[in-house]
Amino acid sequence: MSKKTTIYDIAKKLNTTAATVSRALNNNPKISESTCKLVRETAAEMNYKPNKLALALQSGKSGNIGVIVPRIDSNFFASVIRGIEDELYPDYHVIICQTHEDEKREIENINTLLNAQVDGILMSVSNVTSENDRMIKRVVEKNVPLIFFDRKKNMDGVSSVTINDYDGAYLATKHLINEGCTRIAHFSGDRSLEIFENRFKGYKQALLDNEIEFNENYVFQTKSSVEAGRAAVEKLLKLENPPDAIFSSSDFAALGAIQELKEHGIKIPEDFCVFGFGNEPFTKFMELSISSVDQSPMEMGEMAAKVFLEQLNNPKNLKMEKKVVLNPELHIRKSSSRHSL
Amino acid sequence: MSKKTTIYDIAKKLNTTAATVSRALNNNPKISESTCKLVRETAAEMNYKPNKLALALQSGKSGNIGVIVPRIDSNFFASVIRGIEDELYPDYHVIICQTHEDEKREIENINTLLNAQVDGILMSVSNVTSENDRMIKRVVEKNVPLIFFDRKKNMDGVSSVTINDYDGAYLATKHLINEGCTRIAHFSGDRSLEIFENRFKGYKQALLDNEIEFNENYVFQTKSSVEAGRAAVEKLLKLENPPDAIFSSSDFAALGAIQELKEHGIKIPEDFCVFGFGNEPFTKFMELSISSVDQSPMEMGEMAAKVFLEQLNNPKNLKMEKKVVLNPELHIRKSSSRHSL
DNA sequence: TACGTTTGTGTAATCGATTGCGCAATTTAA
DNA sequence: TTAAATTGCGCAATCGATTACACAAACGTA
Repeated sequence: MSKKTTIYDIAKKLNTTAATVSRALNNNPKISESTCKLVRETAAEMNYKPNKLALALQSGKSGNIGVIVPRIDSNFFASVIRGIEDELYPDYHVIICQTHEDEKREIENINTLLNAQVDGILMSVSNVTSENDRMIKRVVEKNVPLIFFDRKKNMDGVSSVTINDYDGAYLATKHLINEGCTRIAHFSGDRSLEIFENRFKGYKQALLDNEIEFNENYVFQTKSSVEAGRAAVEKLLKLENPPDAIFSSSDFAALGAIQELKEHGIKIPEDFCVFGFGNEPFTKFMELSISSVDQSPMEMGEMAAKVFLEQLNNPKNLKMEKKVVLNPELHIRKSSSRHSL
Repeated sequence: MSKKTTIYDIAKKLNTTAATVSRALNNNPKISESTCKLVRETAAEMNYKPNKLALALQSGKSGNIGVIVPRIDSNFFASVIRGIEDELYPDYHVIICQTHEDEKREIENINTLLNAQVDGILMSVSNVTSENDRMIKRVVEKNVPLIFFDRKKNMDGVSSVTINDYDGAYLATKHLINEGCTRIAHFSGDRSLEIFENRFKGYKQALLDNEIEFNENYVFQTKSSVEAGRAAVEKLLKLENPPDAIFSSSDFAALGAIQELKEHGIKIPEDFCVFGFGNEPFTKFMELSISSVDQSPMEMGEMAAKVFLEQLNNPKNLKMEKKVVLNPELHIRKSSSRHSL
């Protein structure tokens, strides 16, 4: 069992001091070339690896950044994290925390990450309670770089990377209109979160811009699940004047909708068009592939990481606030293609 | 900007020393109750949080564990990681590393994690080169707990958590036989990796046990992709005596196979049955849902984490080697159900 | 009164690195 | 030959915690 080599071990072997070894290894110009070389060789021989913990304690930089997401086993967040990791490797390590959409857990996570002395926090917000707000503000006060991605919060001095949910929704709705749909329903998700509110607004505006009346009965705040989609469709079909299309803020709800519509014998896309959001892998795998708005998660992760790096190089007294908005991309598939593909 | 409070700050305020503060906070019985209480109150007032880096350096335990996976944006690995994180929270933090199936990156990752002084490494092996083997052995020599999950390697003193790939394959193949299939092909993946070799063996044995001749021409080492599945089917259909079923080691290849078969006008499951492996979310979403072997990724992650914890409590001189094998579970769906569901 | 215990705190070393300051030895300039 | 400047390296503090050891005060006991 090989004990770890430290600079002291090297110093002892060379009859010198740790200071010299440290300087030699760091290419300090005050050290003669001969000693420098000797130290480096001995270090290699003894298989010396610097102890990052010691370095971290000394410098105050841990080399870790924390990423807080609702959960990791969703294609979207996993891809974002991949983007972050790819961008930061090998300078920073990514520490993952999941909130499971639980406000307490979100607070705990922030706390633990701060204690662990992370050099920055990248998070997708789950909760909008004031307690969480306070906690998040503490991060900013401590001058720990904080960046929101996807689910952001409007907060002074905090940068964010999001996609243009409004545009995505607008374009998707517009597409449905172009396909000849006139009674377009919307599954909106929890609109207290900005992203869902923005999608709703984009949807609504697209209707208005095309002289289609907005109908409140067509809007449901569904959860992002197959079951929620099915349940909402059931209600929609009972309306006096049922819709002929759905723009869903969730691919899962869109899938549920399609399943339910089929069971009612409704033909897609001939009689009914469906558009999802998120571009989950399954949407393109279905025989009846589902149209969806892509959120470029990898790119989002990369951008978030880049913004973090920028923020690091920023003078501390200077508050930097950068809002990056990525363009969504429509993936038009069978579920909404009445014409040709 | 609130500077961080240290035990020295607390000591100064109370006109005592850091040692006393430290002891008081750690409930050391040698400290009088009055001082203890006073210290705790002051600590709370000053919003003291212990610096984990200092603790880590002192104790030699970082409180981080490294997880190395081929990639994180796959449902399987993301779910495993979720299991790990859930099990270890909040005692340990998970640091993610991706190899992208690249051997150099795998070596780098191990190195970085060791330098970062992680308290353990949980990995799913990508590569079988001797260079990687050597690196992995170094981890064991350093007495850093190492646990393989899913893709393991046979190595002395290393524990592992896997599923019984052999059984999974055997049962899936058996099921196809029960459905009346007699010419069963196999997409095997890279058989230099244990998991794929074991699946192949299970497949083969099931054939033999049921008096079906094993046909080498029916076996393809496909990649785990839709395209690979399609390509393999194309070749299979050109055979003199084409198969009437496929057991695929990859859900993605199975999906590709189904797509290709359909384009050839072959009816599933009537004329041809397909069984996948991995139980990716999309398999159950398809209209023609795909039968698949579930690998219980969450459970696998949890188990791996548990084994890690056990290993920690193990006396260092005692080599512990635990091999946990989870039972796979068949999810039988339309793609292989000729009878009823 | 004197001595041994117990109790509660302080001193200082330690974990493994970095770095300002000081001091020899050497080189350069006068 | 002597003073000044440069070069190369060692000493010791620092980052923020823990902990073995020492030691004084308070106590009990003979």
